[in-house]
Amino acid sequence: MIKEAISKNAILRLSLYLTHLKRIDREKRITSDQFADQLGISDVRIRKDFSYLGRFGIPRKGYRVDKLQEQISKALGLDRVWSVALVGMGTLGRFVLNSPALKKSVFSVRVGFDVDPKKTSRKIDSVNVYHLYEMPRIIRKEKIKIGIIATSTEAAQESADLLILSGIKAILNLSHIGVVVPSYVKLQNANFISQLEIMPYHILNS
Amino acid sequence: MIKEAISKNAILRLSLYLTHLKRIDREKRITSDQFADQLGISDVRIRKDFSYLGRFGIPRKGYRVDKLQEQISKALGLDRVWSVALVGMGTLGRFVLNSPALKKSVFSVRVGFDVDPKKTSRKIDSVNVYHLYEMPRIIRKEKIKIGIIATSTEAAQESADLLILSGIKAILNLSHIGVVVPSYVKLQNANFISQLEIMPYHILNS
DNA sequence: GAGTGTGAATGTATTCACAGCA
DNA sequence: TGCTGTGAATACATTCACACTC
Repeated sequence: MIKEAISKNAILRLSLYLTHLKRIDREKRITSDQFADQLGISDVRIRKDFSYLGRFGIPRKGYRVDKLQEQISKALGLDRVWSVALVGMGTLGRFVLNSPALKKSVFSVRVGFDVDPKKTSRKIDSVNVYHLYEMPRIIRKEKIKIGIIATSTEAAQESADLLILSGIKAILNLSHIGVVVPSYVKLQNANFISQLEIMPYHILNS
Repeated sequence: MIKEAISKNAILRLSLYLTHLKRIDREKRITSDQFADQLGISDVRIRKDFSYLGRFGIPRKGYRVDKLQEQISKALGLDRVWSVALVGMGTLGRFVLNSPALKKSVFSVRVGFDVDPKKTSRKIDSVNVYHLYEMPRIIRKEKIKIGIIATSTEAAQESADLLILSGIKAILNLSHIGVVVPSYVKLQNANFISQLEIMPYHILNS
């Protein structure tokens, strides 16, 4: 079982699989064909994605759900808790903080940051909130590796720069602007309007 | 100037370019190299993306910002207003509705849907909200082509099915679950937790 | 000469076709 | 025999190298 690098896109799909698997009885088995139907993805692609994790499918029977969950979690590093720093405690930040799906996830918002003195040096929704300039000190102390930017577009790049200065390794940018980061930092732009903006093209050219 | 199909990934980048261009003086010119620096993307890729839209760069001078905006908007169909249907008027739906970036965009939430009788048959944040079962009638009447799912995970698939039944062509799914749609419908999953879930892998394998 | 624009080469992801196993 | 697992083939995306133009 030689360890092959997992295809970049496969990572995202594996996390989707994991979410879906959690909604299936752990005791069950599932074939790649059934799984494909449930997710609207081709069965070959699913088998290939699973094969990155090893061989544990059984011909004519399929895969054990519990085994899949375990292997995917392990491969993606989702078998532990990850501390997260949240920058921007306005509407968006509060929304993220209180999102039920986040609370159920392996990600735990350990600390928040804002520039507004009214929001700093106190707890918001049970999270300690500090001023931006305290970021390097606190993030290093807490050894946090993941940051979420939930600021206005104006503050997004500065927040990213500070996060990177603080030793953050991955940034989820929810603001409606592209931020620039050095190549050793993983950046994911997740603004929903960008995703909306590709729709008209597909509608007009389908 | 033969019309070549725009590369799939290029669509998303073009929308990013457009957002960025709106923050630059319309009167200015910009070279692919400057643009590349500002966005953290290679200059060749940018020129190639622009070339899908025609040839309007000037050697030694670069591209006119206003011309770029115009051409990209036109190519992506973002030179007009698009009506959108919003399903789910809970915290997430309200957040989407009141997002400043959405209000500034070409997308206009024309109508909302929910199952909760307390939320239906009235206006919420100046949008008329109806019960789910009225969806086909209203969406067809309003000729809406784009739907946003902002429901709980439980209601997501049913919402998608109803949207499709109503003749919707593109769905932005903000719920934390994959929904399945026929191939003639463009689906975009935009849940931020899925995007967070790929981070640990990149951190552990960098 | 400093930029654009693009065919060719490379790299990456997906699908095909089928060998192998329970 | 119905499923998994995977090398080979194909499709798609990015980068390279350079011709071209202002």
